[in-house]
Amino acid sequence: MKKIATPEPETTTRSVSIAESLRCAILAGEFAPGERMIEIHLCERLNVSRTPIRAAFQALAGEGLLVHTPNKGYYVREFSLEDIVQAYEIRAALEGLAARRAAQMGLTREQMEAAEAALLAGDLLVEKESFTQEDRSRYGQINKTFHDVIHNAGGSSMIKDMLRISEQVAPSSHHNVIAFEPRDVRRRHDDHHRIYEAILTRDGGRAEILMRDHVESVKLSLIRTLHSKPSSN
Amino acid sequence: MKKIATPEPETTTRSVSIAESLRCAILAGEFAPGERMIEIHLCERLNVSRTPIRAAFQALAGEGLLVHTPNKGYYVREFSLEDIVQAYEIRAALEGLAARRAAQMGLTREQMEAAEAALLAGDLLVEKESFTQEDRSRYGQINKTFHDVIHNAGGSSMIKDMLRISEQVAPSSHHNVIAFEPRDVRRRHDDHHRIYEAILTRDGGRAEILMRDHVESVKLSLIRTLHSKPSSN
DNA sequence: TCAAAGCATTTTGTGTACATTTTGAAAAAC
DNA sequence: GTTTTTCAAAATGTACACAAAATGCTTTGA
Repeated sequence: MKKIATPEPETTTRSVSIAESLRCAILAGEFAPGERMIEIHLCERLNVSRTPIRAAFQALAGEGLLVHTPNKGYYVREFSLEDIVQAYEIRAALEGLAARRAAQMGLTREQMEAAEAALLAGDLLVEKESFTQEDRSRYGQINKTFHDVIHNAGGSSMIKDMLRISEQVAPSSHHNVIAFEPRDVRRRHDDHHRIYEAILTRDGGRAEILMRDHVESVKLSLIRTLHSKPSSN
Repeated sequence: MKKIATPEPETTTRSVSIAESLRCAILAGEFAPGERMIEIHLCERLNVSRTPIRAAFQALAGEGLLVHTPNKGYYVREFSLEDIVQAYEIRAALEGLAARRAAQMGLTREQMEAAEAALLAGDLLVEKESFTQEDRSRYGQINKTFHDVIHNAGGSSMIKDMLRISEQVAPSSHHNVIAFEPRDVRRRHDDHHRIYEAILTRDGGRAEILMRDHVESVKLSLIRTLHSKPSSN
């Protein structure tokens, strides 16, 4: 066996790649919540038989993006406002757990570098008076990097799996109206600094509390936004 | 056809019922962790074609009981000790969340009755000097009832889904050596009383803390047991 | 006009054949 | 004797055909 330079054989199947693109399409909103996913339609669009389509549907149902009813088929999962609020509560609990574990176990050199780079990039972005759409998506990236470092440091694969599911709830919904005002973003970025500090000082309890409140605050601002303009549905 | 008495059409498919029995079989330990699940073997055993078997495998993979590797097949998921410990931590976080929500939202009449029946049944059981195997399984039932009431009162379907997954980790593992000594059971049962009290008085914070510690204590006793006799694999 | 029944269409569920990949062991090379 | 290569058997991936169920529309009846 030579295969030294290729840790991954890169062998994938149609089912897997179809599942990937369908996931992206659903998260991008190309299918409406509650919409029925009809196998044959996708067969024609993707030029494959029903078999890999079904496999992809089943995989996505396992991730919670589709729901299956026997003899009726697969539907894009609908999330109620209540579902989204609860997803944030779950995230708060799980991310808090991951932060505590990250503090207890410590970060590797690479993880520290990645987190600090994300913090620095955020510092620069946050100084701006107002945000363009690009700034917002850039902040989303920075935010994701920071949280990912903590998940990898403190999260088991199980925590990461569950976080992935609960993170998919909000984006896949049309209720997704997160506050991106400079004031909110600055506050959340400041949270990141404090959380990182708590992790560096190995203060697991503080890291957990800060992270929980950090995620809960997004939930609260979501609720506030919806109360002020409930007709945005 | 009148079908007045059947609110559910009861229409299921082979895939679904195969998934159910496979789930039970895996949880009962009829398949070894890490074992490869070969489609054709089950086809012969169950007298169906590969198609519904594959569907069942994919469903169970979504639940986390099997893992899939493209072009290689499905394997019974192996849980390391670390996984089990983390599953308890996740459960602690999620059950704590459910308890807090149950306290905040309150219980229905039926939920109160079910919880109080479970508490009373536990009171009677706990008085015994020593436990038979039957007592233990009975306590397991009582325990499940109590927790289920709280999940239903405070948990969204998402919390319940995630709890179901994290609850499957320990039973499906051969590391499952939970302490069932009378002393441990009495303490855990006393926890239930306090948790219920906190929920009745609508003290969400206290309910959460108590529930978290309640679940964490099982984790700790697991760790303690394994340290005292680490050769049990 | 409206409701119910019947029927054709559509869609999902299952079986099966074939293609592709993996696997494991025998054979060959060193 | 050990390692590598080769190759057949086995297992998974995919396509397709048919069966069973659901859906929607037309027709029928009051």
